[in-house]
Amino acid sequence: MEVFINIQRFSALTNLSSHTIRYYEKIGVLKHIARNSSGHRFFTTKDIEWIQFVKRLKEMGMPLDNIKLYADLREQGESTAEQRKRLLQEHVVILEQRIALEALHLKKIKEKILYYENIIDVPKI
Amino acid sequence: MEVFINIQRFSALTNLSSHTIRYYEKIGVLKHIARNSSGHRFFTTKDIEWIQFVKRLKEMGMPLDNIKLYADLREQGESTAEQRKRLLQEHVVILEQRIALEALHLKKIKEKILYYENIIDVPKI
DNA sequence: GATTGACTTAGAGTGTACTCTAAGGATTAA
DNA sequence: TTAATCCTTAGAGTACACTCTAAGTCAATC
Repeated sequence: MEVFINIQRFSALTNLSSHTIRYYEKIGVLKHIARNSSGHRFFTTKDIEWIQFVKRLKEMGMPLDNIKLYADLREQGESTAEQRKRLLQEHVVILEQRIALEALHLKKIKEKILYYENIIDVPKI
Repeated sequence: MEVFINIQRFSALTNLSSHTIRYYEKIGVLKHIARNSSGHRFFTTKDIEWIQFVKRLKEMGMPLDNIKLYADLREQGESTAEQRKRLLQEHVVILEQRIALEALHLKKIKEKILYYENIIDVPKI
């Protein structure tokens, strides 16, 4: 007995609204989604794996344009592996810089909170 | 001799466009900006300190609505210090969670890059 | 005194990423 | 079998944070 993943179940499994799922297909982030005889989408475990990866890229702050580019490359097969790797490497650098900046901001804002607790003198910014 | 900071200089000093500066004043993130006799804005070092702090909050991912709320509280004086402190504390929690999530994503994506380098087996997501 | 250029305002337009609506067809429960 | 609830599409609307435009004022230079 085959497990049939319709858009509703896919939505529940991925925590994305069905609107968003259709939108991702429209812009090419989701590709080759199968349809049943009445034109309804059905999803596979491959689709779930892919969308989990898409969500990771999104949460890393990668814009949908770049995710779409990655999806396009993936569609073209093994020959684009090097390009995809480079896309990821570029984003790793961006994310490492962002984390470093956020850590600095965190430190400064914690100092400001100490000021509010009258423990240290007023920091300007 | 007084140093006169017009919108142009303020823009250069803060790395914000003059459009953005006017916008921040319009929505209440910048308050009580002084004007000269012909109605042109002039800024003080206090304004620079404040906008640097605003930029920090923004880079921490705080939405302008919240920054505006902080600005409103600040305008009301010392009695709101506790509330402002709480706003910052809440955002510290959010940022700590984000940094933790980003660190996890970074780890996973680096594993994926190792896969592209044929060093480890294929990770799904 | 004319031109250049920086300033003012209100308000329109843009990009990103959804989010929702309308109109209609298919499936399921009462 | 009829009503409710799914699904489909194209396309409109929303939220956020700018970003730009138009029309006009004002000061400084040629």
